[in-house]
Amino acid sequence: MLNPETQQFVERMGLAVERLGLTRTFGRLFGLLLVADGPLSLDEIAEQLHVSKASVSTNARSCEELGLARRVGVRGDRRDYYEIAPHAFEKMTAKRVAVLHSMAGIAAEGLEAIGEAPSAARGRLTDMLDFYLFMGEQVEELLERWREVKG
Amino acid sequence: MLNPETQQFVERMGLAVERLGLTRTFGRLFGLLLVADGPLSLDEIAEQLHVSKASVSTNARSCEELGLARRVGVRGDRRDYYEIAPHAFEKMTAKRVAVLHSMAGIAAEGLEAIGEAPSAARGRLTDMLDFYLFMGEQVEELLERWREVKG
DNA sequence: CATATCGTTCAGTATTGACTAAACGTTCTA
DNA sequence: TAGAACGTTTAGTCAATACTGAACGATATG
Repeated sequence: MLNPETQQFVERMGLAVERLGLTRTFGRLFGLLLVADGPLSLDEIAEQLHVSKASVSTNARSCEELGLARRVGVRGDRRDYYEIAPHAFEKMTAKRVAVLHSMAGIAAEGLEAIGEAPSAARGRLTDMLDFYLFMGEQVEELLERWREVKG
Repeated sequence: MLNPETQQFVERMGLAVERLGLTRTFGRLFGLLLVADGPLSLDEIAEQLHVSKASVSTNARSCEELGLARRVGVRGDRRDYYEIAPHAFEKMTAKRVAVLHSMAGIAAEGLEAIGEAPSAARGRLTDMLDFYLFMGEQVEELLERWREVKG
């Protein structure tokens, strides 16, 4: 059983992750794993979050696929346990970097679409391309710097 | 009338922006303004996107409130015209930086919630705090560097 | 003053998508 | 071998919400 403050933390994670485009339950699950004493089974998670085991199963697996959590085994227990994966936060923001790259790609396609004649639209799209190329590169460098310090 | 490639660009923007948590129509509107020859009226936008003027009105205004577009006047015309605002992309990513800061705040609250005793949870939350503090600061610096170069 | 034109608002609709409960296949166990 | 314990899958439900059409207020126009 979690204390009220910790439950509030889980809830805040739910809202924050929801704002990133994922679901609230997904965020709560991630938050719960963050503050858990050890790996949690699906049933334990379902009980803590008051959601069905089916939902936990789905969310936990997609959490695993995103590299945010991982399945661990417990001796003499055939249940699945989940815990936060190493470098989970880096993985999380790596997904955002992918968005930056895709935006640059879209800008490039836009430039091809509008033709080569100088125009206001061309100016805006080149701005867009430059910006997202810059950001994509630089944020990746930030992640590398982080790994050097903490990895 | 837009050529098919440009329409596809608009559609891609719709999907990309949708993945950022906003709506597809919002993204299409933003994309349309990007490739437009000049400012567009609500009716022109509605016609191009095949959506109701009511929807355009709402989306255009929220686009304006986010600083991505702005209303402009045309002489001898009492309609509202919209165009991409200066530094729209920076504004767009500034919103994402705010998320980084809020994540750091949530981590800090989580650390208070779980108590001071050393634990795996404490280790994870301090990682989270450090990471998002680092990222928040650094990405803001990136934006400043961008402004210096391009602003 | 009557009419037309705009942008906005709001009730209603439709769609999307996450969650639930139940059934299922698989693997242990007594 | 029957039954229990798991995780997964799926049909169905439900809530959230973006969009539409119509009505409205405000402003211009003749």
